[in-house]
Parts: sequence; structure tokens; C-alpha cells
Amino acid sequence: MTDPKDTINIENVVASTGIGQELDLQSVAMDLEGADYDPEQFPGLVYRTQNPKSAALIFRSGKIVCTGAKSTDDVHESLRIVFDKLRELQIQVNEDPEIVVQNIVTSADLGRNLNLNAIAIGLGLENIEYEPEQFPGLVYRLDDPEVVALLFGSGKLVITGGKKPVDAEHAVDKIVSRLEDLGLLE
Amino acid sequence: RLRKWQERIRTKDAGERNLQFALSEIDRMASALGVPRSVREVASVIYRRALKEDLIRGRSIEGVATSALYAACRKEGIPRSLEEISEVSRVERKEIGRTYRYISQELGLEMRPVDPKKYVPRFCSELELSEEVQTKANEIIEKTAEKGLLSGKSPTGYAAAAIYAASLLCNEKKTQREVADVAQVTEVTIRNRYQEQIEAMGIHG
DNA sequence: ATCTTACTTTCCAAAGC
DNA sequence: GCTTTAAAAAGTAAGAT
Repeated sequence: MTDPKDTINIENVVASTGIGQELDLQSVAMDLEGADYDPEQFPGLVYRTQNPKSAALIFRSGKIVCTGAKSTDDVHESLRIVFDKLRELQIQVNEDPEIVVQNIVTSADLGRNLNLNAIAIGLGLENIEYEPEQFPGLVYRLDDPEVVALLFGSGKLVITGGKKPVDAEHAVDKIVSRLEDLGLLE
Repeated sequence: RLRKWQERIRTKDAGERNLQFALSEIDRMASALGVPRSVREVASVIYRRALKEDLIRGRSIEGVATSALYAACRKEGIPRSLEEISEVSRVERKEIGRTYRYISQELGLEMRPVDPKKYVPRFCSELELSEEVQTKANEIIEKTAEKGLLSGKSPTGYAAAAIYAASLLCNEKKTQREVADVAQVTEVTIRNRYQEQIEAMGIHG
């Protein structure tokens, strides 16, 4: 029996940082190839990195949001690329700006089909949200790691809202034991 | 002081007018849907609770009224799909769904997932199918749901597929299009659910 | 009938309306 | 509240072939 924890895969990491300098996004948009900037639509400039793949949202304040990376290492690598690109444009960028991971999206597999109707009752209707007419996943909010889990009939799940990779592992452990206690796994 | 007093009366009157508007909207939509008076009463109670709990702030009166009616239909065991509800409301489906989930959570309505069987009598009646077909459709839903096939699936599509299968088994065939129209799902959904259900039932293909 | 594309849900930061 | 970005899960839908 494979431990569901071993099936955990990080799908997306969101992080924020800042270069400590105000920016003229109009000129950055002109000089940075591949930059998308439409202030009418959104105040941030969008810059995509290829390796690792990610999208950075660069703001006038110099603050930056990076999303789409597959690991915390990739977030750092992507942002290093962004910092270097800005430096190439003669923009001052702090030595190594603090990067804060804000959200990690993970997927996992319990390896068994789930009866979501039974789980909805078992976990308590007041604790979950399950509206298959609107979305096929059951929404389960955990307190302990403060994350949100989406459980599917296939046994696959998505865990989001965590700040550290271990949050997902703890969440999977809790979900597995809760379901086992209820006799709703296997 | 006098101004404050007048203001209170003004806001009280405004609040009263808003409540009257919401209740008349619930009445209008309930009539259009043809649901019994008990459903309107449950919907009004839910709306008044939402009002008391101050859940309407930042949301439209119409949206909360529609969501209250949607919840009431389910609570009374005669669900209408969001699609059906949105046809008699001026609020779009997505907004009704969001508002419903919000008030449901905040008021602790503890709504159980919709049982597809609840749609069988109405859909079959619209299709002029016999009692025999209804019984067969319920049996298909019951047995396949027990095997876990229902997880994550839309109740209307699930009921539609079972009704389609039952109509074939009882020699009262309706086309996928006809069933899809009354259930307001696509033929593709009926086809997909139908295949899974007959396979799980061990019936011919 | 099947394929592709797209939309539903969850999370989070950013600046501004 | 909204706007934009990214990503997974699975169901549903629309338009094209």
C-alpha cells in the first residue's frame, strides 16, 4: 500500500517579494521583451520566465508576485531571472530580496475511490461544502494545517492554502486518519 | 434629534420596503416554478434569517431571495436545478450558486446533497412516462449510487441518464434529446452517465 | 459521435477602482 | 467586491469536425 503522502506533488507555488525600488512600468514594458502591460486592465506588468516556467507580476511599487513555479526552489530561480532582467535594464535591485512563499498548491492520490456523499455526512455537513451541481469536488477546510482540501470521487485530491510543503503532508495524514476512523477509506 | 428620528423611520421604511420586495420576488418566482406554498414559507424564513444575520450586505436582495428559494426547494425535497431557478430570476446562475453557498454556510443550513431520485417524478411526468419507468429509474439510481457512481456527478444529469435507461428497458423509449431537454443537460452528459450506469447494473449495452 | 477548448471550485499576493 | 497570474482535480458544455 503506497503511502498517500508519497503521491504528493507540488503543482504551483505563489510567492511575493520586492526589489526595494519604484519602477516606471511603461518603460520597463518597452525594454523587456515579452512583457505584457495593460494598466487599464490590471496595474501589474506580466513577465513570463521559460526555465523554470513561471509568471511574474511586477508592480509600480517594485513589489513582485511570482506564480506558476513547481517548487520553492523554482520560485527562487525564476525570481533570480527576473531580478537579473531588471538589472540589465539598469534598474537597481537589492542584493537578495526576501522572498515569501504565500501559497502552495498540491495534488495527491488516496488510491481509492471515495463516496463523497458518505464523506459529506461523516465529516459533518457544517464542516464541508459539497455541491456536485456546481463543482465535482468536496471542499474540506482544515484548522490544523490551515489549508483547504478538495476531495474527488476518484480519490485524487488538491490541497491549497499552505505556506510550507510539509503542510500538505500533514493535511493528507489528517484526512486519511479521519476517513479511516469513519470507515470511509478502503 | 428630530432629524435622527426621521432618519430612523426612513431607514426602517426602506428596510420594510426591501423586505416586501424580497418576499414578493420569492412569491413571483415560486409561482413561476409552480412550487407549493410551503416552499415559499421556508424561503421567506431563510430570507428573514439572512436579513437578521446581516448576510445581505454586499449582495443583491434579488440574489439572496433567489438563493433562499433554491435552498427552500431542496429543503422541502422538491429541488429545482440552478438552471431552472435562474430562468425565473434576473440573477445569473453563477451568482445564485455563490450566494446560496454563502448563506447556506453562514446560516448553518446543513444541506444534504441533492438526491437524483427527487427529480424523477417531475421529469418523467413532463416526458409522459409511466409509473413503471419511474420505479425502474429510481432502482437504477439507487443501485448505481450504492456502487459509488454518484460521487461528483450532477444530480440532474444522473437522473436524466437513469430515466433514459429506464425508458429503454420499459419499452417506452424517449430519445436522449427529449430527456436532455427536460433535465436541461446535454446529450453528451446523458450518454456518459448512461454508459456507466448500465455497466454497473450489468445490463446489456 | 468525438475532439478541442473553456469554464466551474479552492488558495494567495500585488495596486487600484 | 472586482480586475490578473498559475496550477491541479473532474464534471459539464459549446463549437467544430
